[in-house]
Amino acid sequence: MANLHSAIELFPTPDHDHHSCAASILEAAERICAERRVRLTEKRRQVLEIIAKSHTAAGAYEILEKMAGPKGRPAPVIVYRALDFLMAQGFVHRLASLNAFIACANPQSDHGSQFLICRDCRAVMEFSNPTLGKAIHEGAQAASFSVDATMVEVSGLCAACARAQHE
Amino acid sequence: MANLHSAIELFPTPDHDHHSCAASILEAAERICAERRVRLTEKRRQVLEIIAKSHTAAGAYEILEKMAGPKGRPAPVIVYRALDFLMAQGFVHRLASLNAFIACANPQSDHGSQFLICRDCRAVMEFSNPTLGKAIHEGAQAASFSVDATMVEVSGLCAACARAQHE
DNA sequence: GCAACAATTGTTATTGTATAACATTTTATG
DNA sequence: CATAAAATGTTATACAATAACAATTGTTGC
Repeated sequence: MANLHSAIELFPTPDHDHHSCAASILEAAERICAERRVRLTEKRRQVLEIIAKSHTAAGAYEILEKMAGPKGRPAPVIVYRALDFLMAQGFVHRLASLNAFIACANPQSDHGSQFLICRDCRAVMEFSNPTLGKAIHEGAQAASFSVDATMVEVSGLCAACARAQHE
Repeated sequence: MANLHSAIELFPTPDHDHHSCAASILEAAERICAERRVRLTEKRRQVLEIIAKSHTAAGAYEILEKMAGPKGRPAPVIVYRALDFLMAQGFVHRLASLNAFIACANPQSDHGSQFLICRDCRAVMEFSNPTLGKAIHEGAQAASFSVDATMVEVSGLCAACARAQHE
């Protein structure tokens, strides 16, 4: 998760080392699950790994395809149950505007979900702007509305794709 | 659309006169369509009316049910095409987190979509907080991200439902 | 009016997203 | 090791959205 000032450096570029971030995500998940005494079972681990390794948001059926073994792919409910667990633990976020899922870059801290989503390359940057969070909570409070969850999804063009379009 | 300071008054209460807001929404839509020289055809009008009369966000198939005549309900594509038109004209917003649709309270002004959604009664309040919009744009700019559309959907409990739960 | 074209609607089929209900297996606990 | 809880397997279905093409309706210029 990036704060806004370093955002420009942190938007995932096509060539960054995604394998190592996937590894650290899995490691962190294992540690946190041990702490919380919940089980990161094989299926759950498998789903998290697929999502973490993906450069872009992954749809549930895309994940299913990648889970396919010699006997074909598992039933959809398998992946949805794993996703439910992973989301409950904060390891994965759901992007409502894409019906897709991405690994959380910072699963420790409980935070609102705020995303920049490139419509071209589908890269996703999670960010956390305190001003934004505060504005939402103030707005809710003014309406006597008690907030459970906030969804902020901004779609547009990432810098790399914008450059590519101008060529 | 409410600004934040008057939000508390404007969150739709269970007993407000929704019929009259539906009427004024339809009237406005007719006027705007005439101005723009686009056609508010029977199907489109019908879909808008159903959405406008609904106290809560309406799913596409819920709308279909309400469109059903003696010959059964129309094909899904009918309602989706009407929704495409109504969204293009700014009369209806889509709530990504619910896969549902609500009438826009202020179709004139072009604005980002910001919603408070009660998880209990499914009432929806559209609001517009300039601070929030600004924070999003600043964040995007810091990431050299050019924004097409922003979605802010806050789910929680509205004041009425919160009161009801404490009883 | 009417030919030509554009916009809208109708029809059928299909793809994608997600959950329900219930059976079976695996894991934790006394 | 018996039992309960958690997780997975299986089958079926509901809900969401679009594709492809045909038929109809509306608009425009002649």
